[in-house]
Amino acid sequence: MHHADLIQQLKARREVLHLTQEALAELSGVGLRTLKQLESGKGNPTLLTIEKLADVLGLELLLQVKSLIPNQ
Amino acid sequence: MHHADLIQQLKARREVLHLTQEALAELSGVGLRTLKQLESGKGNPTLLTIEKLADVLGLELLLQVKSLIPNQ
DNA sequence: ATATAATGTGCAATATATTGCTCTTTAAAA
DNA sequence: TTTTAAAGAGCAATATATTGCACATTATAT
Repeated sequence: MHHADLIQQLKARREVLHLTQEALAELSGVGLRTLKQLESGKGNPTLLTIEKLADVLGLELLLQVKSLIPNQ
Repeated sequence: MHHADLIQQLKARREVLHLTQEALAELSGVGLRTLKQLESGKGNPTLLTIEKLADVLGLELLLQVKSLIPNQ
């Protein structure tokens, strides 16, 4: 998964949960400025930042062996 | 998955593939100093750094909905 | 159309991730 | 045991992630 996609997935999840950026920032402890930047496609977040967000969103990071069979 | 575990998983994978830190650093484009730090449990890598490493190791990052049923 | 809420951005300060260099420590091989 | 390879760590420079503040833009609601 490309890292831009991963961030888009976080954004999509936030929206499904009807959370505003402000609410997610508060809940996760990530600065609102940081979240705005990320979701607007800028920056290269640290693992910690991603985890703080994912945690509140009920998501977790996994490392998976890349499939040899590309997704269609 | 806790982020320390994620890094340990990368390390384990590197070892399975019989790659030295030096070789992985070269192949991935991540600085050797950075890799050493990470594997020795220090630091908070960026998503880009993780992806560079995972890519060479044949791994990919995923976000998964956290299961309600804890693993036994 | 207007008011309000939500999101995006320029600027600047601070914290810290990344990096190379050098040296030390540890593990493996001869 | 001695040699060599691999991994870990101190130092310092540079790049950049994070953050708050103020303001702009966009979307939503009245």
